[in-house]
Order: sequence, then structure tokens, then C-alpha cells
Amino acid sequence: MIDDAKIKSFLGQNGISPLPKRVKIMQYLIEKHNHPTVDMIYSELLHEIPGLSKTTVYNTLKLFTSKRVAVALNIEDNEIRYDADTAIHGHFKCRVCDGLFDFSLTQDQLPDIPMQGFSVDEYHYYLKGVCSSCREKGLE
Amino acid sequence: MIDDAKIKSFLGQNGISPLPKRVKIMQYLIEKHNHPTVDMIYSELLHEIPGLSKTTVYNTLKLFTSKRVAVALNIEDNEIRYDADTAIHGHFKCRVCDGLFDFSLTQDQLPDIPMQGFSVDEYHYYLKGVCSSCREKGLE
DNA sequence: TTTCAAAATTGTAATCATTACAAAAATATG
DNA sequence: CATATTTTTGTAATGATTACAATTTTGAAA
Ligand SMILES: [Mn+2]
Ligand SMILES: [Mn+2]
Ligand SMILES: [Zn+2]
Ligand SMILES: [Zn+2]
Repeated sequence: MIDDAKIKSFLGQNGISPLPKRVKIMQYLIEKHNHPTVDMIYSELLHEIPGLSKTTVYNTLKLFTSKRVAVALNIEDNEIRYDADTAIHGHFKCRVCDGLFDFSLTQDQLPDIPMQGFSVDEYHYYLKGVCSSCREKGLE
Repeated sequence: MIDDAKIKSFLGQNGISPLPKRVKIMQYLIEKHNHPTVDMIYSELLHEIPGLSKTTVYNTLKLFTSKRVAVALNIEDNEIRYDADTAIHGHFKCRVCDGLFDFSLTQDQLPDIPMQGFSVDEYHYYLKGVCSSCREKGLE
């Protein structure tokens, strides 16, 4: 359980008015760190926040990513997943069980790309394949 | 202009019957290497292949990616882009002009995956930011 | 060449994530 | 409290992708 006040001040520091629903959504992202879709956030928080609208979840996530307190992951073909961990790290997608795993990746492990004159503000390293659990079960 | 016969034999070698529309679509991908969307392929090839259906483009690209003669790129939020270059390389997306640029990336530049027992068959390294051309123009 | 089964293509309708937008509600400020 | 501003909601639109049945094309056998 993460301190409500901490999240509020964190949002505030990043130029986001810490309204109750925003705090709950950020709390969900941080506590679960399950790379949820909008629909997962919406349907799970609906129990806790009656009357929550899916549009609000969309609006809030757009705000979060624009303020860089969350990152949008495009590792799926059809929907966006969200991550409150904005530090550089990698993602592995299992194409059998659809699981999405983090793996660590430090800035200096990243290939040095000589992009003269370019400014880079997002790094995404996605791997796809079959996870160990699925391989042990002989699925492939 | 790439040799038609070369594309036919390439498709054949990869278990794809080299039907005329498939050859044209592969030729488009190779010659333009512009990371097109389905719609770009469809609307541009429609001139050359009257009566082409968008469904056929979808079907063909699904076949190509399943046979691994093309790769689907999920660098955009809303649509998939395709690449006939299946060798490992990186992609940079400019969020001002929406340009999508290749950059070279060798297998041994990639960080090791610290995940024992996983099998990896796709590597995607995406960078986002502002390209040099847009920066020179003072856009940001 | 004719025949015919299998594979491919087409057009249309459905699906589904996301966005647009205007009305209603909540919030902040004096 | 009064009121301007911001946020939320609900619904409708958008747009990419998929499902699917009917039609056409293909390729091999006869
Ligand atoms: Mn993550
Ligand atoms: Mn490329
Ligand atoms: Zn798995
Ligand atoms: Zn640019």
C-alpha cells in the first residue's frame, strides 16, 4: 500500500493537479505494475470509483504520458499498455501466454547510436518470443 | 527496379506461393523501404493493380510476417508499419514530422537478455524524439 | 485442353480501441 | 457564497483491423 500523500505530491511536482481519480489511477499503475491496458484500469477501478468513465481513464493517461510520469508501450499490435516506471528498462512479450515481463537495462547497456543532431527522449527495447514457463510446458 | 524473378524465388524459398499480387506487394516493400502502413500500400498499388482489395493487403502482410519475410513495427500508437528488412536494425520516430528513420544496429550491440530459459525471436529497438531536420527548423 | 478441388481474393459488415465533443459536475479562488 | 476554470461524463464518431461468405483464380490431374 503506497502512501496517498506521496502520490499527491509526486503528481503535484510534475505539474498535475492531484485530483482524486488521478491519484487512484497513478496508485493503480504503481502498485500493480502490470502494464495494464486502459480497459484493465477502467474495469478494475470501477469497483473502487463508482461512476468512473473510460474517457477519464484515457484523458488521465494522456496527461500522465505528456507529463512523463507514465510511458505508453506499443508492444502489442492492437492496444496500448501503460507503465508508471519511466526509468529505462526492457520489455519481453511472450507470444504464447501474452505475458509482458520487465527486464533491467541500464542506460549504458543501450547501444550507442550516433544520431547526429537528433534529440532522443524515449527509448523502447522490446523483445518477443516464448517465456520460460511456456517453454517448459512444451508450448512453442 | 528489382528483378521480378528474384522476388518470386525469394517468396518461394520461404514457403509463400509467389502469386502476382504478393510479388507486387513485396516489391513495393523492398523498393520503397518506407515502412508503409497498410493504407499506403493499398492506395499506391491500386493504380498498378486495379481491383486490389485492402483485405488482400492485410492478408498478404499477415502471411509475410508469419513467414518472416517482413516485420511489423509497432512504433506508432494507432497503426502498424511494415518493413521488408528483417535484419536487426533500429528505428527512430520523429514526433514533429512523424518521420521514421532506420539506424544500424548489430546483434552484438544489443544488450544481453538476462532471462534464463526464454527464447527470443524478435528484437525491436525504438527511439523517439526530434530529428535533426526538425531541430534545425527550430520546431521542437 | 478440360475438369475440379484447393487456395486466394473480394466486398461488406462487424469489432474494438481510441477520440471528439458538448453538457454536467467538481474545483478553486475571491 | 458567487463565479470562472477545470474536470468528468456519456454518447457518438472515427479509423484500423478482422470475420466471413461468395466469387475468382490457380495448379495439377485426367
Ligand atoms: Mn515495464
Ligand atoms: Mn526499418
Ligand atoms: Zn509465456
Ligand atoms: Zn522530424
